[in-house]
Amino acid sequence: MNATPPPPRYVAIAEALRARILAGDWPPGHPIPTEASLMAEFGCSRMTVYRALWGLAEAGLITRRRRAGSHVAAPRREEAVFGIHDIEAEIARSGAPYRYERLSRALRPAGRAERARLGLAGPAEVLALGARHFAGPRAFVLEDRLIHLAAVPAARSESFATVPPGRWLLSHVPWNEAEHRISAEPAGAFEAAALAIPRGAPLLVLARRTWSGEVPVTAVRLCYPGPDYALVGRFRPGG
Amino acid sequence: MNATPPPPRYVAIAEALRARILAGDWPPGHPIPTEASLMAEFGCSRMTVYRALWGLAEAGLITRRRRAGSHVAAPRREEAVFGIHDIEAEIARSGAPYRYERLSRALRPAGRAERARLGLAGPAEVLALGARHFAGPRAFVLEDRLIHLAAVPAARSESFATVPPGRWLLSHVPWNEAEHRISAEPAGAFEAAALAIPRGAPLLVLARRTWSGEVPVTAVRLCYPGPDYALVGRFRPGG
DNA sequence: TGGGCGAATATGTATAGACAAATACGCCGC
DNA sequence: GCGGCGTATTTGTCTATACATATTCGCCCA
Repeated sequence: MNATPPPPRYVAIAEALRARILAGDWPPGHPIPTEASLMAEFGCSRMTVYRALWGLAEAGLITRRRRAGSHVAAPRREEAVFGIHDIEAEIARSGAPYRYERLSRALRPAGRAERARLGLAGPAEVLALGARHFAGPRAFVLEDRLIHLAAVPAARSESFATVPPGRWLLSHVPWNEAEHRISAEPAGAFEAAALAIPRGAPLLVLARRTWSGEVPVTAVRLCYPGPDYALVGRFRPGG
Repeated sequence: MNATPPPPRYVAIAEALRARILAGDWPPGHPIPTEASLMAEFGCSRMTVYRALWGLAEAGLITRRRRAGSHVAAPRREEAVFGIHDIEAEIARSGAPYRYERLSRALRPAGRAERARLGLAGPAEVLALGARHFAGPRAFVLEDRLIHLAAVPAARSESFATVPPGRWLLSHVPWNEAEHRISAEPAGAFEAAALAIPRGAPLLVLARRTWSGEVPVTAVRLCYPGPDYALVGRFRPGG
């Protein structure tokens, strides 16, 4: 019945150009019309054209250089964006009932290996946690986490008996930098027992370290049993 | 000697606000001053303030709503951006000499499984390729690829005896949508032989499908041997 | 032929002003 | 107290203009 409201003009301009690029009419390196000629073509002011082109440049579809003009960008290297949600949400999406179980909790001075894992130079106190996450009856993830107590003092008094540390940290630590590392490893004795899989079976291991500013906050190692689980990401250049 | 030129004002404003947010002075949900008051604070026009806030909103640091104003955003779910380069560049970065070896090449009508892998409904012709990539003496990746010939007719006459198909496609197919799937699987007989690892050893499997517009272009399965390889990504919210 | 320098050109930043659109808030009537 | 409605507030879009800045192009001179 009611037509959707027309998009802003700068969006319309960007879409028109994007379509021509994605259709292959303009191959990589092909010049984009100058702002002046786009003003004439679309009958609008230069700021509006500028905003359209700025968006395309930010999306990586075009490059812009003073005096040289705008050109279709060479295909970027592919980048996959994987949403790594907190585990409860991840399982909830699959429909299975979620259950969390704390396996261990220890508060201690960080050993050499633990300092390395967190990227700490000097001595520090850490909270070491082990936990399992279940999707229905199946152990879905095995979690092995260190929390740097100097960075998150409030964690000291948390038992994490029922609250998953990932969720708790997300709502208590404001902003971080994160490093992710994904690898495949054979299950050791502990992982095999905890996940009810054979020793040596492949594990998808996601190791993540996060910082708040310059201060390491937490290092977590999530083990997903074998081929049951996959990280999936979709990527659209300039999408 | 020479000081760096001062950043544009809108960058300076954005940085000032970003600093306050990242320092935790303004927790999630905290209101950002209105554009009008930021105009006064920084002594500039509304468009300049708007541009600064727009950038922060795009980066996900703040949310903006008409009448309600701007607020510090709740921590987003974590997202990892993994650069997935073409394999040659990936190995070159590690310093080892790169070698490519084509194992097989077959041009045939797509079977049922191959159509499913590419996401094709009707009949189609595909080019099936098998290849190995070496870093020094070690087999680094096993590649198993399908190319949809209707989408990339030029591939029909390519032998891919010396040119890796990934690199060739990157420079011949303009823009695509890509789907990535990362999982851990045990090595089968073929993978074990090709990569010189034991059967059942963990493989990091990266499956990628790409489209050009609506048309499937290629489906590739890259098998990395076990714990030797890891995908690493860094992520900064609003960075 | 080659190198340097100036000018033309396209983008980058910023201003002031105007109107549009969404919506939170308070007023008013019940 | 409560529900509905008008309005003020805040952001979203757009115009017209001005000047800054980077870089290419071409001219001129050696």
